[in-house]
Amino acid sequence: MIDKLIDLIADAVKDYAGEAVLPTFSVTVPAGEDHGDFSTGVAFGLAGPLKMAPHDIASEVAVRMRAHTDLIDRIEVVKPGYINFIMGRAFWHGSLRHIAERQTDYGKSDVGRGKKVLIEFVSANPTGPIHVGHGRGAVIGDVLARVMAASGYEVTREYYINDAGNQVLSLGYSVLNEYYKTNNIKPLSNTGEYRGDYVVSISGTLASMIPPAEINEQNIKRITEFSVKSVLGDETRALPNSSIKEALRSFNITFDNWFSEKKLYDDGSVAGIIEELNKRHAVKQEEGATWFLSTLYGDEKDRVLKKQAGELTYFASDIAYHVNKYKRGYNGLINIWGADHHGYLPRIRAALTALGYDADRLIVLFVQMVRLMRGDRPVAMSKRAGEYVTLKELVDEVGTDAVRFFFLQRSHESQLVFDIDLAKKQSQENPVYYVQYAHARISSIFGYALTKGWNVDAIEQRDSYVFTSQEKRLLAQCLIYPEVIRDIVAKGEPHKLTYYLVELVGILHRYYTDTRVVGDDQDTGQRLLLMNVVKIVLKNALDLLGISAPEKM
RNA sequence: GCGCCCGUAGCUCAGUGGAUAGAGCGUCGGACUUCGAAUCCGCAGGUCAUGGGUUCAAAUCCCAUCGGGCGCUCCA
Repeated sequence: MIDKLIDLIADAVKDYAGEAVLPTFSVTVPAGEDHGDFSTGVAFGLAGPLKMAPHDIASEVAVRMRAHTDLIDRIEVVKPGYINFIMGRAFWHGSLRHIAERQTDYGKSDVGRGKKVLIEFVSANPTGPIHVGHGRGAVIGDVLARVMAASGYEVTREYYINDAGNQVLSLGYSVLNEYYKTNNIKPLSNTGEYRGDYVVSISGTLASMIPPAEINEQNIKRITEFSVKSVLGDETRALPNSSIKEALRSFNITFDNWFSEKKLYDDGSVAGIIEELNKRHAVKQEEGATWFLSTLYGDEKDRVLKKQAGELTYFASDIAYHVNKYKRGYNGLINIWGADHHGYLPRIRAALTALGYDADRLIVLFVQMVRLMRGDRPVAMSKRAGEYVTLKELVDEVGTDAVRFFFLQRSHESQLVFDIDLAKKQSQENPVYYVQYAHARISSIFGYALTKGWNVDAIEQRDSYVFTSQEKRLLAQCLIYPEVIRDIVAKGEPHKLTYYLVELVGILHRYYTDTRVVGDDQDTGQRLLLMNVVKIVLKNALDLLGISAPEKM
């Protein structure tokens, strides 16, 4: 319905100034009540090209709209150059009908037009349980995936497993040494760098997988593989409750694809990439190592692909991984990375460009750090020392819905302080309950209404009903929901959805305290229909956030 | 030193060219014999880090400075 208003404005602008100067503009719900039901600032965008005062332009546009306005009661041009709209009854009733008819589809669109998009996120090294910082990236990637899927994109969610190289090998040694220690065997010189309960758990189940006689350094590869599987959750005996997959599952996050780095070595992809770069004269040999000339493509310095010692770098396999993504035919690639990987992007872009791929199709969202506190005490985070708060622990303490909501209230590019004590204390008053309560409350109203003979599904909408200003405000907020979704997709900022919900729910709760919904009058039915529409929006939005919409709480 | 992000209410954070700068938590004070008080209403709290500039209009854009975080590995 808002689209109609936008079209009307656009037509008037074209009529007045021509299509060429039509700026991108939006329609907003203004803060004050005396600024109309909806408002637009198109005139500001036209002021530059037309070299006129915004207010004069707004007047001209408004005049051209007054001709065809069966949906609009009044148009006002105000102060610096706003055009405010006071909508008519037909508009409100049409809107109500529109949302009610679309139901679970309300807010969905096809702006993606079936474009294939790959979202890679979390991708934490399988060397230990995932922690709180990963959780933040996980929710951001997950919600972005949900929102884009609802907007007509064909989304694949992928987790890249770094199961090759020194890090996982070090895990293997850590487990082996733990095994030696508990069985009083003389330890090796390579003790591995990971400590923690999970290392003990894995070593405890090692003998059930590998015959004790074969548990030694000669079989470090097998031990490593077993350890990685345990950490990931593919081998459930060792860490049934704290594996990466279990932590993500309990955090309501799923993946379509778990992509193995090791596979890229095994099938020759990594070697092939170096060969291909070599063919394109983007490689040099120096000091016994093989370098990619990334400075030719805008990076600060050249990067090593193959070390002096002969082993390939993580960078080399990462190029292969990204090339693999392109080859799988995705139009859009989105990576959610920790902000500490910021300096890594130029070299990946350089490599993709050198290999003839369009690096602009790769978008990276950098998620800033999470600093953990317990009250005023910072919590030390050291994965290697086994000293950290895992995502699973946090979710068990605070709850999936609350943690997800909390992470989604912050912009991904702001660092945030997560006070565990506060989060636990707040779990009673967490904003997420504010939102969920609204949903439960409407359900409860419906239950009560039913005892009074009002069945929401059987009520007929009466177009003669005149909405109160609060009711119009409520409807207006429901009507901008699709705009919010569109905005999130365009800017990659899923946190806007929680803010939207808090605002919507605030209007609802205020309305509820001021207005008796289920009364003795015939208008009861019309109010119930409005509640139904709010409930639809709440449900749809909470679904996109991966947060439950309870009927009771 | 260079690059990226940040600096907004006591705390945690929204707002990133436009109408009186917002929310949650925290303080204090009010509202349930009637649809859910996990709610609502009110009070208090701001030189939007600082200084300059651009603009009809700046928390928002540009420059400088100060402060904080991260990165600048033949680590991943």
